[in-house]
Amino acid sequence: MASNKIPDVVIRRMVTYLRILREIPPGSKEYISSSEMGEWAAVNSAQVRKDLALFGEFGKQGVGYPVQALTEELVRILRADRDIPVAVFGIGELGTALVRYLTGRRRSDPKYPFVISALFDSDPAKIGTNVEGLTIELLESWSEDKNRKEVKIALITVPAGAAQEVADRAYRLGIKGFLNFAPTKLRLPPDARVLNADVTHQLQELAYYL
Amino acid sequence: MASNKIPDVVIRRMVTYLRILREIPPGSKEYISSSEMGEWAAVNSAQVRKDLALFGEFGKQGVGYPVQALTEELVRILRADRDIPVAVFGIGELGTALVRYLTGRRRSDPKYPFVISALFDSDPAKIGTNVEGLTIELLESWSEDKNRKEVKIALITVPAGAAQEVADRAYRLGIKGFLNFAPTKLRLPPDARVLNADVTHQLQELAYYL
DNA sequence: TAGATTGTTAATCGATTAACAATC
DNA sequence: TAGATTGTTAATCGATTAACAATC
Repeated sequence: MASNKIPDVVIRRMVTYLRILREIPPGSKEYISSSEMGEWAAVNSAQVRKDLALFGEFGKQGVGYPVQALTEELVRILRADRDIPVAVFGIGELGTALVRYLTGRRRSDPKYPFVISALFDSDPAKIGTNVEGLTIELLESWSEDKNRKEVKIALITVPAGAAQEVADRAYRLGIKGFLNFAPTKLRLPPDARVLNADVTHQLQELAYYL
Repeated sequence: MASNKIPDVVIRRMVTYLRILREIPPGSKEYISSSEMGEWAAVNSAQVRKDLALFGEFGKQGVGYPVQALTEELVRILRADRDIPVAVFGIGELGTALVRYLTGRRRSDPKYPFVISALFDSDPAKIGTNVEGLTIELLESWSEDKNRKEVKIALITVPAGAAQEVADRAYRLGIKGFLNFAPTKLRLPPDARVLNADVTHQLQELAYYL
């Protein structure tokens, strides 16, 4: 089991496998083969088997993987079975939209694990106002005592110039997972996990292929 | 030059190199070494040299890479020197935010290459209304004659269930680059380029490491 | 049993890093 | 020139794919 050092790329595919399993109409099929999963995920069937085998033996020879049981395993492995509090830093256009989108997802599906639990901004005009029932706070006012160490993931939606400072601060308060929408490479200690979601960067990648 | 088959991962790094070069205060330094660029991009210096060498010989031994000239080369290679029209499919919470964000970027920096040029939705109540001066249209009303083949990139911000159909339609109208925010794997012909930007997927990846 | 598919080992492929001659 | 850094080849590393015995 998860004997450490699972490559990042495997985790990314595991999330895809879980999504695929969840798209199967309940009760429609008891087993799914590695080749069928591979087809949906656009990866080789050996890849699927090897990825899953990193975490345990979930399949049955000659039959495939039990949909229900495998789904539960992946949910457990990927921590999709518990609420995960998320703080949003920078409540501008994009930050607001993400808050609305994520609270909406959660509202329509109580099993959706990500819960927006705090909003931060540096604009005095915004402090104290509400988005989706959450009050926007000044980052500086966030202290460890206020039972906030439970926040696990930061959405960084501040301007590029402020991103590093905000991330440093969030890290010091115990956050280890960062989804960074700002066009900056965040420099954080090795136990922090940063995923880049900078739209301009992605558009520029696409532009190369035109 | 670009003798085809440059790995995707190299293009991603090239975009990062360009961002780094642009962050250098103009006139502050004439040359930059591969190790300095590597430090900022968090990659090995040999990697930087090898990546750049795929496109030409831009450096000077013993000195480094000329900041100004290299910037211009990367701008050219990555097509950041021309306007690139983008259409947004699905003008909900997230779609609206992206339209506002991108038009704002463009307004404050006329050299920002991405121009939102069309908005589509399927909700009759939205058709004809305006976002940032652009009128929301019904996807079905989009035909090739209307001088729209120029649109190069699609932002897919429709719900998961509609994403594939919308992408198929966009592809048939000539769009080859897709930035997909819907939680679905798009299946498109091999000459299409799809980048995934599904926030839930990314959050779930981060959750594994908690 | 016969057919199918897993789990895993071996082979291949590709990407990263080290090393160094060329040269500014 | 002496020192530094490129461009590139060779070595390493890691990830993907093929192949197949085990077995349901």
